[in-house]
Amino acid sequence: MKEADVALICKALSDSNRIKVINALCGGEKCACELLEEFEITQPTLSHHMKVLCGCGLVKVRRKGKWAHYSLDRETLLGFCRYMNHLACKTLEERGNGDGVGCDSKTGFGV
Amino acid sequence: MKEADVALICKALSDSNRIKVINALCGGEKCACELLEEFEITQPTLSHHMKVLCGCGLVKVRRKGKWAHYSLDRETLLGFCRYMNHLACKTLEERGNGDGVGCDSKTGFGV
DNA sequence: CTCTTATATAGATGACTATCTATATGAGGT
DNA sequence: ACCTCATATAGATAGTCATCTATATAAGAG
Repeated sequence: MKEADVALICKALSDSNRIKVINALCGGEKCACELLEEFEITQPTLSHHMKVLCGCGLVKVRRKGKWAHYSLDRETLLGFCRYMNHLACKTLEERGNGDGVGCDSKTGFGV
Repeated sequence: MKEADVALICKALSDSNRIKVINALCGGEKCACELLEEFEITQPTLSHHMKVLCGCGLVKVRRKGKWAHYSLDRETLLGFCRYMNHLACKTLEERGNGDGVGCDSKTGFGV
């Protein structure tokens, strides 16, 4: 993943409504009308946000009839995590990190 | 780390110049004038970007005489990684993830 | 074909942002 | 005190963005 991709993803996540959408999609696919019920925004505004999230690759859309079913794109999300984890690890490695522990125990997640 | 903090960090990282700054600081502390040499922006613009990065907690500043020494705030960066890793893992857990492997082998980083 | 439902697009508006030039602050050096 | 260097702040400007209302598209139902 390149720097420009990361910037695009971060720009998409720079709106708290869109972060909420990502959280809402963690549990699995949801259609636009389901998402709309969870937010206090109008339908066109949600549509705009979903376009941004799809545009950076974080969200996929599956269209079936009238419905648009949105879900997280796991690969993009993991790629983004890898980039960020790499930054955090580089920071650890090139400094002292004198406590003798690796990255794992720092984040608390085995990702 | 709360949703609003994540949005603030993402907003800070939504500019590719600022992502470059974060990358430049991975190797350790740098003063503003060192950073300035690596970018094609004016000094006030860099000052603005550093203020944004400090404002979200990703970067710390240590002032000594005339100089401002900037470095990454490891805790904030790791906290952000944890949040993102958690999202990615939740996505894995609540879907099938039928290949029998954990998050570790997905990201390739032990963070 | 007509009506309803789900979603997208157009256009407007107010807020925010990246960048610049010009200037201020503040620390050392002579 | 004066000059220089490193950095910050002020103010302007052009561009971007989140949100809305109004309207369009497109798919099913009757």
